[in-house]
Amino acid sequence: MHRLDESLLAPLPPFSFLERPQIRAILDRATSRRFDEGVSVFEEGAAANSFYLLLDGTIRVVKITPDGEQVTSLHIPAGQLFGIAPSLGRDTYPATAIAASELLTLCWPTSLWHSFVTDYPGFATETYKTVGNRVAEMNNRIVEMSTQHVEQRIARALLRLVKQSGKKTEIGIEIDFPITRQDVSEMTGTTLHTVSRLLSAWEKDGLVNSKRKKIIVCDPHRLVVLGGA
Amino acid sequence: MHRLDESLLAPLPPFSFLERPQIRAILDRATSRRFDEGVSVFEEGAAANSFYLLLDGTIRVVKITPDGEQVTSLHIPAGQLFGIAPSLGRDTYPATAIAASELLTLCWPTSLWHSFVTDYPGFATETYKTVGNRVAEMNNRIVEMSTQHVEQRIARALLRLVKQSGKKTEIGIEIDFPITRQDVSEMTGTTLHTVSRLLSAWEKDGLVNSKRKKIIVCDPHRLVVLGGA
DNA sequence: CCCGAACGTTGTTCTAGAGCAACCTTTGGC
DNA sequence: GCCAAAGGTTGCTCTAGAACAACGTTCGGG
Repeated sequence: MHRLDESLLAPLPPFSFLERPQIRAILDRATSRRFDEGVSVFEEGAAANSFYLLLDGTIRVVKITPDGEQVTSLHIPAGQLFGIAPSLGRDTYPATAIAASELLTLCWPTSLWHSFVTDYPGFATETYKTVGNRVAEMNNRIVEMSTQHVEQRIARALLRLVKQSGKKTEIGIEIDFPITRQDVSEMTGTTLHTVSRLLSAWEKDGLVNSKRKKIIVCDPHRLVVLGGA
Repeated sequence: MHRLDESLLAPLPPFSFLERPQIRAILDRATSRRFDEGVSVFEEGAAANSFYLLLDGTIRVVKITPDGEQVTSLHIPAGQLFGIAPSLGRDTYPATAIAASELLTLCWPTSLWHSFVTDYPGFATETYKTVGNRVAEMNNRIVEMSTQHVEQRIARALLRLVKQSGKKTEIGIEIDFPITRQDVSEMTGTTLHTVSRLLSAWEKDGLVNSKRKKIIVCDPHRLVVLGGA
């Protein structure tokens, strides 16, 4: 394992208040791990032995129902902590984390959580801000699912992804990881058929441009309107 | 304001690790407040100036959409903290808290939050466990809304309420606060009409017994089956 | 005791979107 | 270069449940 550079962590919120030696200490206790696309980092219900920092790639957080259906709760972009069950007093992961693209992560044993929180100023508060944002996002999901139609939910889902993991291209903003119709349907509680139809319609209208496993949003503004101003 | 007794707080999770003098200190800094049914304790988006402990009654946590629709995210039973926005680094309440019944609360200025966390062992961890449970509940809501039919969602919603705020009676377990069809529909993302129809049907089947603003679950087991084993 | 508002019921209509089905397209492994 | 698997499209049917509507019932305040 080669030595990681401090500049990797220094700009990230949970570590932004720390001095170089502290970051060094954190890095020295980290294990670096790679995951292939589609592989799961941990499974719902498993003992929460580690927590992670996502260095590169995107995580899809899913729940699997007793009858095998998948529901995507959240996407986590690079630069954020994940698998931080201990922060909410859980000793087991509440959901499964799947690599939406190839991943690069750092990983610490959960036993270190407590010392991170006490030893490193700002770590706890910044981490809880992240948790707060995720909770807020989940809350929005609930409101959307209760009040909005499929078209609006899908529009918003795409906008959220674009905002979080968008990459500028000439023709629009591209979602920066492979994503299928099925994936979108699992984010919005619909079927891949409905997503496919909508995306086709939007493509005809020049709103989006999508290929196999790729979605580019060309006209975010009109999509916002569709999502319900 | 009359002096509150330490035994009020001692058994509650966030305070269960504390000595009497510490609890005394906490109580001495608390303000006790009453709220009538239907009144809101705080509103979404307002500055989070206080955090609360619910001594008696039930809180309905709602979000209101731009076009005036209400969505209930959560119910909070007596004995729990609420309005704890600061725990997730927010300076504004993420939702509105409405008194589902007459309420009795204790209330502290948010400025004390930090000292509670640092001065009182177990306070932080126990509080975050509560947050964790609420997040888990929200997660379940999302999964339910994505995969289950209205009948199952309503069945589960009732079971959740009964588990959380149930009071035994001769004919079954009663939900311990006034609750209308409309309320149930706002919890499940449906209409009061659909809820009314279902409740009528269930009543005929002897599953529930409901009057105006009252719901008694007579056969929880069969309701579990309906909710999807 | 009366009246109006809040709450609840029930019937009918209508449609969004699921379900089913068939087929096309891309891709990567051998 | 072929072919099987994964992903995507599109048409048709059918139904859960929303929307609309009209009418009961309970309750609390003056």
